[in-house]
Amino acid sequence: METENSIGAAVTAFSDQIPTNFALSSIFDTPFGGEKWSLGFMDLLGVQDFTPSMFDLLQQPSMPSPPPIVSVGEYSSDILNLPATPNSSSISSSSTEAANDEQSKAVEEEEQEKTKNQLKSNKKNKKRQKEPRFAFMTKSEVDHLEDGYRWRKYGQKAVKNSPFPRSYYRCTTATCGVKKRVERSSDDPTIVVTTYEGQHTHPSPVMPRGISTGISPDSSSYAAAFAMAPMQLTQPHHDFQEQQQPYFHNLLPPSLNYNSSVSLAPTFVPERRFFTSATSFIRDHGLLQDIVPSDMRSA
DNA sequence: CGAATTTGACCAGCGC
DNA sequence: GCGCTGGTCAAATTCG
Repeated sequence: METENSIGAAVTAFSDQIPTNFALSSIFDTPFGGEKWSLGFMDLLGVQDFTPSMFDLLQQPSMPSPPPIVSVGEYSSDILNLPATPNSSSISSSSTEAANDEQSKAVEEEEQEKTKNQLKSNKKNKKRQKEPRFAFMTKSEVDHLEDGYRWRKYGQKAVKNSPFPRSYYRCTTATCGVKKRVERSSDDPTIVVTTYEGQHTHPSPVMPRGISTGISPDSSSYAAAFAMAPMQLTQPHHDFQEQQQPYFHNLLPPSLNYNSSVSLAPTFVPERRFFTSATSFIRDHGLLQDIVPSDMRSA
């Protein structure tokens, strides 16, 4: 079945053929509800050159998700929830209350006579709204990658057709409703799929310099860079709808390179593009040096 | 002892 | 309406 475990299939498809080390964030126009989602790959063992053959690979019809990008808008990783059963292409709604939930929760806490009935009614009255999501895959042995923000785990669930559970995290900052889900690909256990949901309403408590405090330039550090992508993606002043760009011209989400005229060269250094154009505060503080080992920067 | 995690229960949404 | 699944809650437990 085509839709079963598409993430895993995608991982397999990529990991089997992708050269050596890579960093990639791509926009797909998914066949599942027509939603856009962003898919990022990182090989944490070291980022090296990135060849055009990679792009040819992406365009192959065998890809689980048709690569042609139509437009860039809301990012969703709902694809991650695709059911395994055939004929059931829909997925559970993204239970994203985020900020609203946070506020209602505060109100609830003031009402110390919170009962189950109250909870029920509150939940029923909640309007489920889809938050922008950003999903990426990371090749890492560590499930929960350090990304510069502090997270509190609030749940873990077994995932259907996967031996690996899915963990749910919420940003520990009181006013911030950002959530993320972390799970391993069932097809490739070395791949960690992280889905960010919502946008931080605060600067990173660890970044920009903190990432270098005791954190070695390993998967954790790289995750930090990717983790910031969704925050920028959701900045309201970016009108993604007007930024329809050719798919492979847009390896990074538009907000990450929207003002850069990057064209595909025979080879380029993806991590350089990513870190320099994606996160201005990183660039401004020279965090690249903290994140990317010198040997990799010169790759 | 406070913070973070674990884990079973509960709820919502969806397909049949 | 029922069952399944994903997502969340919150008490219990563990950790620092």
